[in-house]
Amino acid sequence: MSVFLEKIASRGYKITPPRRLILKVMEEKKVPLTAEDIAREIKKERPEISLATVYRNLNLLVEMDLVNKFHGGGEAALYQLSWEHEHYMICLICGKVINLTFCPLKEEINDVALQYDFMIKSHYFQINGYCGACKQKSGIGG
Amino acid sequence: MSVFLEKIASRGYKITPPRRLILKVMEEKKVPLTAEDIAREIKKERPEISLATVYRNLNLLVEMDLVNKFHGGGEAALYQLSWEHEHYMICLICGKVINLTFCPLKEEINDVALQYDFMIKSHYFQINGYCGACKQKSGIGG
DNA sequence: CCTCTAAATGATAATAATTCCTATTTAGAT
DNA sequence: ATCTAAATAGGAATTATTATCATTTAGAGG
Ligand SMILES: [Mn+2]
Ligand SMILES: [Mn+2]
Ligand SMILES: [Zn+2]
Ligand SMILES: [Zn+2]
Repeated sequence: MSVFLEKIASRGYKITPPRRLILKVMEEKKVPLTAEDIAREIKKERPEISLATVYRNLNLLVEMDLVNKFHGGGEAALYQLSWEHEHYMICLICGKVINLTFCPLKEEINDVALQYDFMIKSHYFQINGYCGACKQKSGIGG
Repeated sequence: MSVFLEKIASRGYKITPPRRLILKVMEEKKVPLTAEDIAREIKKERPEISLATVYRNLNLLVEMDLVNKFHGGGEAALYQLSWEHEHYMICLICGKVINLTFCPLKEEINDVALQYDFMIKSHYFQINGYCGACKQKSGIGG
C-alpha cells in the first residue's frame, strides 16, 4: 500500500475507490493538476465519481499536508503530491511548471529569524514568468 | 503625478478617476488587498465605481507589472503594488509582520531560468512561523 | 462471514470570484 | 470646442469551489 494510503488509514480515514484513484492519477502524472484534470482522468475508469468528491478529497489531502495547493497562471488551483519540500517556476500564460531541484531560500534568512527570535515554520515561494514557448508566441522580449 | 500614473499615461492609457482611486487605495494601505477590498474602499468616495472596473484595471496593472497578484489563504486573489519589492515573515498566531531588508531569493535561480529559457516576471515569497511573544505564550519550543 | 454505523459519496444546488456584454460616458488628441 | 477610441457602469454570464442531502459503503466488532 502506498505511503499516502497508509497515512490516510492511520488517521482513521477510510480507503475508498475515489481516494485510490485520485492518488494514482497524481502519482502517474507528475505535474501539478487542477481538480478538473484529476476528475477527467478518473472518469475514464469510473465515470460516476463526482467532481465534488475530488475537491473534498484534495482538501483533505492538503490539510494532511500530503498535497500542495497553489496557483499558476490560470484561475483554478493546482495540486501536486508533496513527496518532498518543493518549489516551482510557473508560466503565467500556459501554466507550465518547472520544478526546482533546490530550495531557493537564502540561508541568510536564518540569521534574521534568530535576530528577531522568530521561529520559521514553513515557507512558500512562487516564481512567475514566461516559458520559452510562450515568450516566442506572444512576442515578449527574451 | 505618481510614478504609476505616469507609466499608465506613457503607455497610451487614459488617466481616469477609477485608476487614480485604485492606486491611491493601494498606496495608502500597504498590505495586499483583494479586488473587493479595493472596491469597498473606493466606493466610500465614489459609490458608482463598479467592481468590474476594479478587476479590469487590476488586470491591466498586473500586465504592466506595476502590481503583483498572488494567492494567500483565501480563495480571492491578492494584489499589491510592486514598486516596493518587499518580503516578510508572518506570525501564524498574531499576524505580526517582520519586513526583510533583502530579497531572500537565491541568485542561483537565474541560472535555472536561463537553462530553461524561462523569463522570470515576478516572485512571491512568504515565510510563516511564530514570533517570540507567541512562542512563549503558547509554549512552543524555541 | 454478517451486522451496523459513522464516514464517504453522487447528484445537484448554492456561493463566490472573475469575466463578459453593451449602451453610455469621457479623456485627451486635434 | 469637437471628435473618437478608450473606458466605464451595471448587470448578466461563466468558472471555481463549497454546501446540502439522500444514498451507499468501508471497516470495526461480533
Ligand atoms: Mn524551500
Ligand atoms: Mn524578492
Ligand atoms: Zn508558457
Ligand atoms: Zn506572533
